[in-house]
Amino acid sequence: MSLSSTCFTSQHEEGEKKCLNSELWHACSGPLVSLPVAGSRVVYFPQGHSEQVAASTNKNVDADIPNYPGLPPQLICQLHNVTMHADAETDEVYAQMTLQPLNLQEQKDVCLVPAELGAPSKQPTNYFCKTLTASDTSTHGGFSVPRRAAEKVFPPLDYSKQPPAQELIARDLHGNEWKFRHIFRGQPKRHLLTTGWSVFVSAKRLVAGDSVIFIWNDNNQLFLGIRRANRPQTIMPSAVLSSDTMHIGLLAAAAHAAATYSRFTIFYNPRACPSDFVIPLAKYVRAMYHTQVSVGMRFRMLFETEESSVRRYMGTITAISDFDHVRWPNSNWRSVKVGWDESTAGERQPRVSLWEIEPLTTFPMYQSPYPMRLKRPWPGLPSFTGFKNGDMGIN
Amino acid sequence: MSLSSTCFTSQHEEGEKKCLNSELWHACSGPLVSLPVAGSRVVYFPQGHSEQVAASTNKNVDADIPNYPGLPPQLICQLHNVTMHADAETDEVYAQMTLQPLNLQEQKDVCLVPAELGAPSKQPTNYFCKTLTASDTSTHGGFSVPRRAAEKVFPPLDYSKQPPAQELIARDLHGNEWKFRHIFRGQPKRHLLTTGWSVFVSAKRLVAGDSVIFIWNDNNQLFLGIRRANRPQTIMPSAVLSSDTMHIGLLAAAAHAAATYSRFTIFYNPRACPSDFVIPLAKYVRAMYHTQVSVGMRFRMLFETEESSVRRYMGTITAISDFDHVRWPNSNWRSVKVGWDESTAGERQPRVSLWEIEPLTTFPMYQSPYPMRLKRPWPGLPSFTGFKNGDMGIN
DNA sequence: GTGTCGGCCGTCTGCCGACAA
DNA sequence: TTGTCGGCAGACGGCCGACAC
Repeated sequence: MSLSSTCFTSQHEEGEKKCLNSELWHACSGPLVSLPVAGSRVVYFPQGHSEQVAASTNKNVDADIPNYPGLPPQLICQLHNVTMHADAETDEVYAQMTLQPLNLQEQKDVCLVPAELGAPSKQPTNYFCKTLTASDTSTHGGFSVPRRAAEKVFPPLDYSKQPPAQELIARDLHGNEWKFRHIFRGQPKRHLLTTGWSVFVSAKRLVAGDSVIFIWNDNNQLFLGIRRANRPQTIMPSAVLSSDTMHIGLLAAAAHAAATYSRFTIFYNPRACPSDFVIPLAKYVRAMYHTQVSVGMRFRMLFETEESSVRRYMGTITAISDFDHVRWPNSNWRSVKVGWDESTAGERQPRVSLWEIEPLTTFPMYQSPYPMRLKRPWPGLPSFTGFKNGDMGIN
Repeated sequence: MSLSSTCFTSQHEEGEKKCLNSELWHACSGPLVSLPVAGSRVVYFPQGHSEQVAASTNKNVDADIPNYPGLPPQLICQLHNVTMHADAETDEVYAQMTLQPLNLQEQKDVCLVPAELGAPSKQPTNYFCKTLTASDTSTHGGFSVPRRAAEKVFPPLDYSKQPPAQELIARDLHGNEWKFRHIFRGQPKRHLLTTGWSVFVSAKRLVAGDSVIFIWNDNNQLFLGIRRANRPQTIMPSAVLSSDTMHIGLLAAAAHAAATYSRFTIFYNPRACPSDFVIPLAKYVRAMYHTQVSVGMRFRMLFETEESSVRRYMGTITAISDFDHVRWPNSNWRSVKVGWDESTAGERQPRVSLWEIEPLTTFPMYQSPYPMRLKRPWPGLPSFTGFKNGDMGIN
């Protein structure tokens, strides 16, 4: 089952029905985001969820937030439902997930479940992403389409006409139609979107630095998405709940669900979030129990570029320790302290989680008699003797 | 100490400093809203807070929300801090309050504390509120100022000039300046705001049906606020937390604060909120223990009119019972079921709280041997023998 | 190959009194 | 008294190629 080909029905909170294009959602989310598959088992990290709330409210976690001693740093959950959404006002993409913590018996049965690594995020093939210039967003003119992009994703123009032009119709995440006049003119010749463009810019409140994405899918449909630049303080604090109360809320909701093995609902905001906090169980198990890491080991990690593609950065593991040993002792969230080869002044986080990195096993490894943290039994799971290399079908 | 004359410093979440005009805040909040005074004692109703969250997220409380058995339906709190705020995007007014539940000893001492009824909301005297017409918001023209309003709140024009005109400078809730050309012209003559008006309309995204408020204060300063019409679904669900999680959050935050007698922070949104959920302790005590009500009794209650003034509606008490006897047994929140004389099809709520109404004691009362609910001791408070009519300085 | 500009035309903004509700 | 309209003048939107980086 692949999410990418599915058309989701979203009920969200008001009961409206919306058919959201999955390719477009993923294009807006970025190349590194992949959603776990509904029906699979995942690991949920309240600590990471807390980071998302902190990022969304521009507020660090205070010392006032109570601990939830009964709440483990990670919950193994059944993922019942995943739906993709986009904020009606801002087009911000997010996903809603319904999770249910496994009870003790189900946790024991985990070792019998076949691997569920989740389909990798299917990035669309025929698409382009352009960061808007001052001229693109000015009222004075239209949108200058990069030549290769226009030739790749737009329907071919009839070059026998002078000038060659056509009408493009593209749908956004909400299914709204946007019409543009696509023309090839000027000296030297270039592709431009003229009529209709400024309506789109003002409706979406785009400014120079934001990006637009055009997708030509396999059904010969044109889609259109936006990705706003990381403007500081774009998301203001809600006037509904204090950020402290929100933190308490997510912790209490998770603790309640964990205690009663009942369902709870979370929102995952890939653009606001520093790291995924709901990851496939198989990915977690592979990283934690089938990967040998130690201090001094070198690794690679994927990052998104400004042009919405990926590149790898190299680094070295400098320590393995709790990120927050007061609130979240023995948590595997961001337990790996790293140094980066290219020191672009703190641009990349100094702490990562084990499942985010690729250790370079081609290099001779340091002596490491034990797989990392095997001494620490998984909370709530009696043992992991059922796991051996290859048992989960992962290599 | 009156809030109305104080200039509050708001730290909110980002540490920005903002000086918010209290008169303007109250004018935007409406004539019925009065904030309790910082330093006084108040009663906080999680049930009412829950209603605000439900109204803000357009979602009713689900059956999934766990009960917090340790959380009483009302908390007597010390109010440490009250600050007025306005949403930077929408100008929506709200207040932030820091509450601290009283410990047992402090609750016993309550009867020794002098009355704190809170200064009544000081509505500005020199102000007007106009609901915008289609012409007012159209790009075709300016703003037509009602004659009496212009003569009352705007500085007088020099009628010797032809036409009489002046420049007005008004500040909004954020302290931003807006300049308008105020001119008296036309046949017949009328007051108009021309140049500058359309910039304001588009910046605030005003539409016909919204209202504007102009205030001329005692320091000869002009202020300007807006009150949006109650458009359905204006507030969309947040993409940060599910409404269930928010509900759990406010309950858990209150329960934690009540258990540890520690401070917690809430946001009060007077426009979103059906009823105040933080009320002065003295007002609560007077209503609960010094007012005799019974089924069949007639009462009056204040409501806001469309023109931002107040009027009284009359009604009859039809029952006294728990609003939600499963989740909030023995709660005084909306415990009075009423019928309204003017049946404008469910416009007014069928349930109110005792402190919201004025029983008509001038009418002969029904036989009622006991003050309402005196049989129910106040949770956490051993007795109320210290209270007698007049002891609190209330009449 | 593409970002920005000057030129130019057409539409819409926005100020006015007329008129009617 | 005030909401809406037609008339009109000027500002700005928006399409074009020139030009430079």
